Amino acid sequence: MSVRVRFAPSPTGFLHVGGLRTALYNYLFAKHFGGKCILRIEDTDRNRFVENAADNLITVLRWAGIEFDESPEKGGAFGPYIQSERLELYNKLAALLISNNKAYYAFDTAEEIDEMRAKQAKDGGDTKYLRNIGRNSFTLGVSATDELIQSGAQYVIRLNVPENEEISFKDIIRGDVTVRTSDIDDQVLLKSDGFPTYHLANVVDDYEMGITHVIRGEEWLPSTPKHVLLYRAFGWEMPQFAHLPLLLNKDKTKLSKRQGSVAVEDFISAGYFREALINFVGLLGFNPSADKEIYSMEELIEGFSLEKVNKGGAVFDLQKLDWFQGYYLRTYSNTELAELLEVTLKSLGMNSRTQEYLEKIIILFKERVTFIKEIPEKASYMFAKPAEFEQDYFAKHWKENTIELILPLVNIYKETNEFTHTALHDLTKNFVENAGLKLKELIHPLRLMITGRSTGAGMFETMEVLGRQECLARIEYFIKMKEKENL
RNA sequence: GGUCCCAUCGACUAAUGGUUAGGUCACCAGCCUUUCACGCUGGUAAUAGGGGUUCAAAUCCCCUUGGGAUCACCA
Repeated sequence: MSVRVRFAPSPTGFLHVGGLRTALYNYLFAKHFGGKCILRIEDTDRNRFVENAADNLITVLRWAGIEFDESPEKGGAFGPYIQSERLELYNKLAALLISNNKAYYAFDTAEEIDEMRAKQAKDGGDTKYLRNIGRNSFTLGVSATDELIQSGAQYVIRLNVPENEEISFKDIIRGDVTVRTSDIDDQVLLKSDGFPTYHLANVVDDYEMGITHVIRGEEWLPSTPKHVLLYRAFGWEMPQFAHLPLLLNKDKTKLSKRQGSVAVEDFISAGYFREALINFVGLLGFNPSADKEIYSMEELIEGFSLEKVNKGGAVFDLQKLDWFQGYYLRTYSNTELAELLEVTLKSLGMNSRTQEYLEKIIILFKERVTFIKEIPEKASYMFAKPAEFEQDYFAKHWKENTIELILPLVNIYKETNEFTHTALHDLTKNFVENAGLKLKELIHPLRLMITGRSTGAGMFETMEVLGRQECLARIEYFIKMKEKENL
């Protein structure tokens, strides 16, 4: 049987990086085995529904390079792929469960249930729904139940969990997991608004959609026995389960918004590249080999195996993500990066330059930044005259006689035919040697006058890109200011 | 608290009974050098603790400790 997996988010907001990892692992697994990866929208909670969230999810996943074989957008033979469009199915199957005595009607109000649980909590025990105390078809009897329903009373359908059994299932990542039914609550399957709960809907859909492997986050592990019970109640064959380790905050709690960005959108707008995010997130849980860190999507697909996925949670550490980001930035072409730089400049309201000039800046800075957005700041002097001069740098490299030493060199710069970095380098080197100086004795003052700061690309490369006119103008300006004691 | 899950350097991971416990990020040092980076070389750093099983344990079993998840008419 060919592999069919699904990513089943609820459209309640932005896509979380943990969700991205789950989607990615489903995708990698499916593609590794030449199977299908399906997107199903689980919108059974009408209170938390967020408009456009589902479209946004698809857009973000597509940005990441994850395409689904079947989805609300694309359709497929097992649709609809939105749970709110499958209500009839859930209702029908819930009714089937009732008729088999695997589920029952319950009429308790929210207040009654709160009270029931509070009472138990006070005695220090479980806080379960008590089947023989609540108002339900067990305590009320068949005819009273029918009457209530006929009269239009609100009801839910609850799973009839068997008394004293052990429920075991095999998890591909964790091995056998066993839970006693006495620890399982009579879970609500169908809510009073006619919508199914997650438990019913996901089991029904996974079965109906022919899902072979349920790959989801570890937070679902404790409720999996309920799902096993449902498969049994329906008499359906179960898919295989694989519960992925959680993504963690620095303090090892489940990754959450409170401790930094977790929305994939935030990483996109921060300027991370898809290759970096996918490579990083992909390796949060396993590594196909012992001594390789850089993986393309294709290589991840090739090397993916659920059996290799770790059991323990993984801390989401931005330092390594940034390293990937810097690495991938350097793999982009200068042309591509220049285009990105132009977009960045525009968004900052800065005047752009010719593509040619931007590419030259990229060449100078691509090994000095992790993000394109750093360039307008780090290379500010490539866009405008330095607004200020670093005082420490000034103090360290500007000596009493610097002006006298450098003036003749400036004259040489004025007269040279070629204003290229190689020519500038040779000219300066000759000059320095004749004067009995060291190259760095003049390079630093030059850097100071022209860029205003202590760090940057190679000085002669920088001068070449800036051009003779601009360099000389900056030098003159600096000297004038110096004479006026304004520096 | 009940139940379940988990445990290799600070972080991500490799080693599925036999390795000087490997790699990457970060950190430190050196090289390169024209500053900052990039790059290169080297270094610090881990099997939570205790019992077993075995000729041999990071690996299998048990206990302890620690951490996490979950206990809704949310997913």
